[in-house]
Amino acid sequence: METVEQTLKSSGMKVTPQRVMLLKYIKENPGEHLSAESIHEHVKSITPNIPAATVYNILKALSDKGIINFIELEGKALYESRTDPHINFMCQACGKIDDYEISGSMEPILSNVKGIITNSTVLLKGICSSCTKSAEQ
Amino acid sequence: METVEQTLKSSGMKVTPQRVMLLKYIKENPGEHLSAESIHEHVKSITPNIPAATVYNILKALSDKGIINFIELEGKALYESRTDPHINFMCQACGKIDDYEISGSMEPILSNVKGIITNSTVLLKGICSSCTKSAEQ
DNA sequence: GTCCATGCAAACGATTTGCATGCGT
DNA sequence: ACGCATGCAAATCGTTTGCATGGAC
Repeated sequence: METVEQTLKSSGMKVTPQRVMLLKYIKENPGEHLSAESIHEHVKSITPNIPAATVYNILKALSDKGIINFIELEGKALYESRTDPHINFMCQACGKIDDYEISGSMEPILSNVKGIITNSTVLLKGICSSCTKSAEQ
Repeated sequence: METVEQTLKSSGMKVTPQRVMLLKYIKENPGEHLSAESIHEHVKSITPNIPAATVYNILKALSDKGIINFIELEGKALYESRTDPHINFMCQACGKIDDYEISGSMEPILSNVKGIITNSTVLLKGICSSCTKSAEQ
């Protein structure tokens, strides 16, 4: 498995402690959809004087390079380690975001699209299975 | 074709001039992805003292009822008249958002998803066909 | 040594809040 | 008449900017 330092280097990014720390944190939390703010909060516990601007810069750079994935939800920027096409399901009852595999592939449904696709996001909203069960009682 | 007044009434919403005006404007611009702010700007030209809060309230209510569709892009709330599943393609070169039909249906790719889905959004980013052509020269 | 990344503070802008008034039912 | 919707102003909050300093290469 590639180290985060190698990942940064092979994407043409300079290797700085802040970038390493951030990318490690995101990679160590697969399945999580971390807000820029919560990431900032976390890294401040390690490097107290890291400014928001640096965190936002790094997150943007990492997602621009395709190293992490970026989605917007409820007015916030969320980042996740998973960069392959998948389904994000947000429960409107509990607020949790679950990932699901795309059954088969995205390609068939995209056959009408003209142009070059660099990123695909499938975002579902609804009531997750555990909230559905609680409501049934 | 149902009038916007009928649409509001049958969704259990009170019929007010502001709601009618807003919904009409969105319905009259199919294929457009209107920001809350641009909608506010537009209606101010008709009702100069309509506050942002009212516009935001109404847009939220309309999308909660499923009368219009809501997506988030680049930190802004966008609204469109189309509420059936379709593809939103944002060109990273010119910023335009194009709609495409989903080839076949969403359902097959969603077969892994547990829970009740109330809204599906497919959001693509890339370079649209006209920007691809301009770059080829 | 060069240039990009970081640290810092202040600004920004889209959206939201609280409350008084008005209007649809 | 009742209760939700509107008008208004101010506040909020996630994010961005400008610029000086520091560190990776």
